[in-house]
This record gives sequence, C-alpha cells and structure tokens, in this order.
Amino acid sequence: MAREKLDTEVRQEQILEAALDVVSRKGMKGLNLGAVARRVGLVPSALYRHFDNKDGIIDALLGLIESRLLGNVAAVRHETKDPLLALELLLRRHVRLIRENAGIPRVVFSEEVYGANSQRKAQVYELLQKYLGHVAGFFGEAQQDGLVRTDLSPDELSVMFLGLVQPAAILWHVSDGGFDVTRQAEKAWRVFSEAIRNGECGTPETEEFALAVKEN
Amino acid sequence: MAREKLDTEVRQEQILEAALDVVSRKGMKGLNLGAVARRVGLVPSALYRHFDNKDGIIDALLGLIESRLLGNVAAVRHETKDPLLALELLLRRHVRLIRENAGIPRVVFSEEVYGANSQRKAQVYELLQKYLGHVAGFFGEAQQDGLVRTDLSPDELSVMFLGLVQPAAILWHVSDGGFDVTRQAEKAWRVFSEAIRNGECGTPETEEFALAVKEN
DNA sequence: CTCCTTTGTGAATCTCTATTCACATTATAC
DNA sequence: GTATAATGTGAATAGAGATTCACAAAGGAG
Repeated sequence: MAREKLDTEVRQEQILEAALDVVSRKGMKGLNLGAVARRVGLVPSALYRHFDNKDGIIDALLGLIESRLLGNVAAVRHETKDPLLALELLLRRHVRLIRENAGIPRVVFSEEVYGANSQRKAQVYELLQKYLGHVAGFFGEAQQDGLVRTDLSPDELSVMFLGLVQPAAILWHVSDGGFDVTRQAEKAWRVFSEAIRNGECGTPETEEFALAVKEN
Repeated sequence: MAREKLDTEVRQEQILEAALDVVSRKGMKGLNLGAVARRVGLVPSALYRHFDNKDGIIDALLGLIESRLLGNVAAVRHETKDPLLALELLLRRHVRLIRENAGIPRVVFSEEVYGANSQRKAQVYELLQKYLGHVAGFFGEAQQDGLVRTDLSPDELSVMFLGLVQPAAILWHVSDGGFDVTRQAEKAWRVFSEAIRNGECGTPETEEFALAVKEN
C-alpha cells in the first residue's frame, strides 16, 4: 500500500483530516480506526505510530476543531471593526464551516464523545466557552458602542447567537442537505439583530454589509 | 433475579424507560443491552422476548419521544387559545421535558442514531418535521390573527423557535447542569417574541439584503 | 391438576474493533 | 555506504457487546 514514509506531523494532520471526514459521513459511531487508516492509505496499526490511541485522536480532533472555530473569530476581527458586522460575518463563516465539515457539529455535540469520559466533557465545555466568550466579546463591544441594548448580558446574547444556526444545521443534516441552512441563518440573523439593536425601533441595515457580502 | 413474569407490553414500557434513562446518563454510546436489562431487572437475552433487536428498541424509543413531544403540543392546545401564549407554554414544557429526560435530545440529535442507517435518519427527520409543523401552525394562526409579522414564514419561525432552547440545552448538559437553561430560554423567548410581534416597530425590509443573500 | 404458551435464564457464539508485537522497510545522520 | 531511528505491515490478542439457543419456570385455559 503506502510504501512511502512521512513525518509524523504530516501523518497526524492526514489522520485528523481523515477522521473528521469519516465522522462527517458516518457519525461518531462510524469512527473506527480501520476506516481512518484506509482513508489515509495506511494500515490500522500504523496509526499508533502517530497517536497514543483512539482517544488521543479524538482529543486532537477537538483541538483541530477549536483552531478552526477560533480561526474564524480571528479572521472576522481583521475584516471589520464594527462588532455587529463582525458577528454577521462570523455567522456566515460558521455556516460555511459546518456545511463543508459536517463532522464538526457531530463531534462537538455528539453528546457521546464523552458519555462516561467526563474529562472530555469538560474539554468540550471549555471549547464552547472559549468560542462563546469571543462572541460575547463582540456583543460587549457593541453594547459599549451603544449599538445593542444593554438589558441582556453578552453571555446571554452569545448563547442566542449560537441558536441562530444550530437547529438549522441539524435539519440540514437530517434532511440530507435538503434544508437551506444558509437562508435560515440569514433570516434568523436579520430578526435577531433587529431585535437587539439599541433604540426604539430597528435601525435599517448598514451599507457596509452589502459590500462585505459580495467579497464573500 | 426476576422470578416474576410480566406481560410483554409492560416490559416494553419498562425497557424503553430504562433505555431512555441509560441514554440520559451515558449517552447513545453507553446504550448497551446489558445496561438496559440490568436496569429493568432482567438478563440481556430476555430483551429479545419483547423486541426484535436493539434497532427495534431504538425505533420504539423514537416513538416514545415523539409521543412526549406531541403530547406537549396537545396539552398547550387545551391550555389557551392564544397562539403566542401557547408557544410560550410549549417552550416551557419543552425545557422541563428535556431537563427531566436529558436523553431525549441525545437520541434525536445524536447524529449517530443513524450514521449509516438512513432509514432511521428519515424517521428522525419526520419526527422533527411533525413537531415543527405544529409549531409552525401556531405561528400561522398568530399571523392570521395579526399578532405576528408576516414577512417570515411559519416554517422559518418554527426553526427559530427551536433555536431558543437547543443551544442552551447543550450547554446545560455539557456543563453538568451548571448552566441555567430555563432562564436562558425565558430571555430568548422575550427577545424573540418581541421581535416577531406585529406592531409599532414594523421594520421595513431592506431588499438589498435579500438580494445579496441569494447570490451566495 | 395438567397442558401449553409466554417469559426468563445462562452459556455459547459471532462479529467488530482497539491494541500489541515482532518484523520489514524507508529515511536520515554520520 | 552503514548505522540508527522512525515509520509501515500483518498477524495475533483481547474485550465488549449483540444475538442465538436449549432449557427452566410461571401463569392462564381447559
């Protein structure tokens, strides 16, 4: 099969990529070392040259996911100074990310990555907290700028933000891609952002937004 | 162990109850016949007297969940005629239901109940569609009564409704019950219901937005 | 009470998958 | 080039869990 030998760092990346891919199509239950190894072009036992065991692979996979999520946060930080616009862009990136890597929500929300493993559970919690922390940060900025009403805490807002995509993502998956996540998320964002805007009534959309959309 | 024999109907209920319980604490991965049987006070092989196999148990479990969810819908129908109030009550019931049966979201959203099993996937989809259909029905009524803005379809609204609890429920679980789902859901509902109400703050649609989205 | 169906049991089987290990092969340092 | 470490392989091991089966016991019908 694979005659050529590659550095363990390269293999580790390949393995994680493969694992995420397997999860995307077979779910966490279908994540077995045989499938992963085949996809990399190796034999199952070879995986142990690069990871301690299956648990190590899952841990690293969570790390990969974390870096992708936080990568999106960093990216939108560079794209705009307007916190509300940043959130909108983040939402859009988020949707794209999970559309392209259906395995991500499956790993994070599998509710069974852990199960007995409470350490893993804590790890997932930390990951979510970190991501939501950044989201809350944007809301906090927006409130300080007077853009968003202050009767809701940034933390609460961040959880609501998560709610804009999550159910849609699930429907998308369960419907085998039939459900239009993107559209639903956009609509939900529209309603939500209007609702939380400071002022008596919702303010009209900023023009910046239209521009930002196009470059995407 | 269990010397007494019970009718298969009784056992079926006990088994499903036990299965849901196991899922609640161990996740879908921890759902094995041994654990279920122990909880019922039987031996694993005895389960085959009441179900064809494990798959049959999971199927029936989905049925049980469906009946609980739809039971809540029926209940709120009797409690009020006001569709918006009904939704609020439904939300509350929903939160209570998943707080008391943490296994329910785990089964439905496990994203791995199926995996390869696409028939199961379709079954879950149907279940969600049915529940969301009722929710959408309430929104439709509310719109006809002039209570809710009509620029969003009932279907879209129903998905947003789902988003009010789901992320909170996940955080609640991952945080080992530390997160306050009830409070979060109440706040989210307040924001959401204000946002969709028909009335003074009827925000004009920005057509640019809809156009920009479509290109994506 | 006796027969027969239903339900429960324990051992055995079977499959799947993680993991280990002894050995082979490739890359790399010298 | 040779030595050495890193990487890959195939077979073997081990454990978990689903499923089957022959047998036992309970409960109802007659």
